Amino acid sequence: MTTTITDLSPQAAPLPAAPHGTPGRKAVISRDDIIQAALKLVGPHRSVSTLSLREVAREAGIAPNSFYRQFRDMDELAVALIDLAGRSLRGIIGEARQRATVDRSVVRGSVEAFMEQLRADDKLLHILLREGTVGSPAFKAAVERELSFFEDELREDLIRLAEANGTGLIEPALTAKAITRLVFAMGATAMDLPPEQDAEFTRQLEVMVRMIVVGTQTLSENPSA
Amino acid sequence: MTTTITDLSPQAAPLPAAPHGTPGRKAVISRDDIIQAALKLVGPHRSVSTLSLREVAREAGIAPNSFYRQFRDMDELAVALIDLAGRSLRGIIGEARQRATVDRSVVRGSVEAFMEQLRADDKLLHILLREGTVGSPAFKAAVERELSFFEDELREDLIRLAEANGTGLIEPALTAKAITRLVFAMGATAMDLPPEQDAEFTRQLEVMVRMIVVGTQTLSENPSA
DNA sequence: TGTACATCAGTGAACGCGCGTTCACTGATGTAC
DNA sequence: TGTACATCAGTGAACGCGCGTTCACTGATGTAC
Repeated sequence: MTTTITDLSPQAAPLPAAPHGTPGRKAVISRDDIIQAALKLVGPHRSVSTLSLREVAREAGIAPNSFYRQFRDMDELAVALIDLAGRSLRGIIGEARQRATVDRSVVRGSVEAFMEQLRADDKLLHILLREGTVGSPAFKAAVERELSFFEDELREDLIRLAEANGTGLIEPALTAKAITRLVFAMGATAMDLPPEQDAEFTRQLEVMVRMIVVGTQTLSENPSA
Repeated sequence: MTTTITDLSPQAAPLPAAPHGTPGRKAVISRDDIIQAALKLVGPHRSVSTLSLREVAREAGIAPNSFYRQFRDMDELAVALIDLAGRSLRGIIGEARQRATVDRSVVRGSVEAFMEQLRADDKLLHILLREGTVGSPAFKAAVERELSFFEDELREDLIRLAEANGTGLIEPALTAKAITRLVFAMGATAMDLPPEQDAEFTRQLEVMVRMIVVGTQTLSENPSA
């Protein structure tokens, strides 16, 4: 029925599909049109919180006030972007995790998947990495929510891993949180890194995560300094 | 000679000290006047990168264009703020470290000093914690520079600690970096925390840091998974 | 100590700009007959 | 199938605002005599 392009901005209209070129009037505006326009503007050197409503509207090819038909304000758009980013990245890391279970190490697999995505210049990932500390309360809360999803999944993994290997594990939730926060903080700085340092950076990040994992194992056997 | 109030905004002028109240003209404007004004505006919910030149000038009680006599632009002011923040916090942590050497644990001492400062609502600390991921290149570079100072000092401490205790230590620089980044990332989220969760948060942060320290020790003895 | 004068720190007014938001509109979409 | 009509998604114009930056000024500071 509809021509089914659902993800990209120049969207086919339901029935008459921009009929005989009435200029100055967009046939149908979807939330996704606006989200895609915002994503085009965001990048390693441009954060969501600096986007203006008019700028996004311009990029989407719509009148500034048409924005209001889809979102209450820029804050609502920002939250939508963060939710989207979180869902996307969780999917990617989830796959990496499953690959890792049959393959080598969960740590290595996940860190590599994370870095691959970072290298791929994924706009959604950029958003999650950088926007956590600025912006409105709603904004920060949305990022916190996504991070805690990661932590939950990672915690389950750590528990499973510990049981499988017969190793100990103190405070799995805390361990998961430490790893998540460290990886995201490091990832944020990695965005500005020249590409030739990527390999070394990945190695460093892996060692860091391993320190935490090994630390929690050791502490579970011998809770001293 | 001069009346020596050097840190606060309503500054005594060198000789005639705002003579007979000429209104509308400030006797002398110093860089510090402007820095102090900016600090008044910054807080847990207001980041440096959202300050406007006119806003800072208003707070400092000067004409907007007088700003230019002291700073080229807001970017230069932001970098000055970050340098100041870094110097201040390093001083505080440095003291905590020395206390800790004679006292108990370096980890505990430093984490506690950090959290004390955070609780004290130190504007300078807020800046360092949150501004690292947004703002201009010069801005980010300034934060990176301050963080790397911390890492250097911490690395020296870790080496000294390992020698004193006879414990191992792989990649001290990496260990220091992991701790620094984790603590700062966690600290950024702690600013928005209700005060009654401070104690629990401090405990968690301490455990996290200890995981890393213990992890690097264990890995130095047995570099496996 | 007084006086004339150069310097330049601080100023008020004005500029053009992009912003968020509002308003009444218009014309395409879909429905009732 | 064709026509009349209600709905409402998208619009262009306009608003008032705060912004960064410029300009020519003025009057206090400090110096030379």
